[in-house]
Amino acid sequence: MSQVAHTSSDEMIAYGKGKRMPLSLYKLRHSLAHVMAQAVTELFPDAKPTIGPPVENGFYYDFHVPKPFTPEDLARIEARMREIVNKHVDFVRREVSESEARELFKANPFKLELIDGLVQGVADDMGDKPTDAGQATVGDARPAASVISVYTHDTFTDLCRGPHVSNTREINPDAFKLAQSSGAYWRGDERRPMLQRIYGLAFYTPEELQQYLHTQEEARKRDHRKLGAELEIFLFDDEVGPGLPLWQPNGGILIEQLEALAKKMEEEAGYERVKTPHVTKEDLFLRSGHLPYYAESMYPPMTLEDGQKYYLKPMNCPFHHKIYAAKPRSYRDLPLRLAEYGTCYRYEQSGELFGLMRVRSMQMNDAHIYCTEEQFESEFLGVVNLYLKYFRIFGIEKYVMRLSLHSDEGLGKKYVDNKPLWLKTEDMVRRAMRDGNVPFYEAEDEAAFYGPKIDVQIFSAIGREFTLATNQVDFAVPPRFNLTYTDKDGQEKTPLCLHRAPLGTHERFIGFLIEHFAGAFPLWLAPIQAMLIPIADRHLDYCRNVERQLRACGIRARVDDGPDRMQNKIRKAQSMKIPYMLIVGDKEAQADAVAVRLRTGEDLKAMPVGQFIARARQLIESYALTL
RNA sequence: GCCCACAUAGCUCAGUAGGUAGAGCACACCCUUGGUAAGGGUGAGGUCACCGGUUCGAUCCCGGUUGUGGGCUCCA
Repeated sequence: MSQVAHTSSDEMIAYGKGKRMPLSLYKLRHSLAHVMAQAVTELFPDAKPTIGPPVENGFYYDFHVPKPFTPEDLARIEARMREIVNKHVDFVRREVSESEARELFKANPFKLELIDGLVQGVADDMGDKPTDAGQATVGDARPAASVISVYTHDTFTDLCRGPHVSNTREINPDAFKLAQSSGAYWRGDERRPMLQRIYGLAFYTPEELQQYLHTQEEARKRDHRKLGAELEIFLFDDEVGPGLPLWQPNGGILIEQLEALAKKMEEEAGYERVKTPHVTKEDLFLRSGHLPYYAESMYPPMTLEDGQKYYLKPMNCPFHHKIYAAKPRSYRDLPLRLAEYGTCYRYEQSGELFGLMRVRSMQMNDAHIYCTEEQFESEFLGVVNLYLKYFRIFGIEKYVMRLSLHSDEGLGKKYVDNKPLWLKTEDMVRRAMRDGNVPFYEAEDEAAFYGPKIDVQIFSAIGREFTLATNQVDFAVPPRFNLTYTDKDGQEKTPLCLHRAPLGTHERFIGFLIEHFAGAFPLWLAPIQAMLIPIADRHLDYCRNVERQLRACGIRARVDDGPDRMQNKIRKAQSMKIPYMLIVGDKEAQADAVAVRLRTGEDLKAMPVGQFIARARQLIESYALTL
């Protein structure tokens, strides 16, 4: 079949979960995956290819091999791939019968399983390939009588839906690179065999590849794990345990500032603050339903002498429900909004821990709103608007709101088994978001066990996706706690509950903020806001005097009284990303002034101390992003 | 939890065909008192992650443990 080169009229093709890339790039990457499979099977005759789709920035292929690949193996494979590409071989598509396909791949049980899938008309799951018609596969259910096709290039034939480049001359041999190998479960199922996945990077041109590598390097510089250590914000200690961060004084300031902000915003929005314990009896989580649905994410229980089991809390909701239930509630009490920066513990799998972004102890910007069904929409939108207010303060522009829905397969397993209520509440959320004109997309099988939610998705510096904040509907748990209110008509009714955490957890939110600001926090958040730098030691007393004045006005100031020269003190303050460096010499000391240097390098020259204080306070109080 | 890699001074990293280690920065002290991103000198600091094994001898080779990183699975 004659094929297209990289045309400008490139259509976009879907891959992965709702992602898209140009068709020509897709073909390029997909073809490289086949070339890699050829190279691997030549060099490692025992290797059985399984699936190998294009992905963001490149491609991968999973192999069943007796021994994992070493970095040296990757180098050999990459070299062999380059030879194959340079042979300028054609990619040829052929349709085959089921029996011929089975004969071709009889030595490869993985391919045979894929053929089974094709024959049964189940999604073949070869990794998000286009259908024969060339459109995107979004989900499941392909027609039963699927065509089975194979692609051959050079000496290698693979079961594949295509499409591919027509000839490897369309691939620039210097625009790809094997990145890493790792383990991956067959079909993503941890009960099935572990395969070895090789990731490759692939672009149209070597320049794009270099650009990508350069961007990655830059991203690593703002990685919160690196900056968090350099800026002395948090640390992990082997004797404390994995996923249990220790906040240094600078981190403590960030936390206190965020809590102060939350408190202010929540007071304005009609929340009341509560406090609840970190441990609780098993009974509470049995009632809430966490134990069946959530047990594997909880730390194992502590058993007391009387046999009573206590758990560390993974969530705050059941405690808040108890506070709701403490007395009879009237419709006049609703909506009732209970807020708490609660500390929760989740036993995340060890391999999942990731700096501050995924930890085992976390402080959550939690609140539960109990309301009637009529109040639901305005309460839900109120929360969404609170998010947006926060995001404006932080200058967060790159985020996506995701409506996370249940999946039918998960009902009774991951999700409370009540489909009509799922559909109803999902629709309530959808309507609220549309009425509020808030853009969002929908994702199946991402809900909480008790209801649908709106998640705010962000990306870490190195590109990993996380839920930063969440706003969840809970239709399942209030009845379990027998939560009720007396309505106007005197009837007892069950309230709806909204769980919300606009600032997520301190851990993830601060991890995100570190990367978002590359460590250069806005003034109101900066752990040290102003560093006083004397030009000579004789200015130290004056510095200390100014420091006292600034602190008295609520400005976090310090004096650098170390042995360095002024230049080096500036350099150190700069590398700690301290917003203001206040340089003081004879002139300033005499004029009751400070010479203000910004961390941007801008020099504001000398100004009276009072003027500096006024400026800083105004910027702090307005949560300004400028200095 | 699974696969692989890595673990040397507070940090960034050298190093040894197996003979108990080194630099820069940071830190301490001395000289210098300097006007907007590194002044000079001296010094202290390491059970080479931990536990075993091989060896006359292990930081180095082997096994295990712990931790971290990249993925897989999973979530704020």
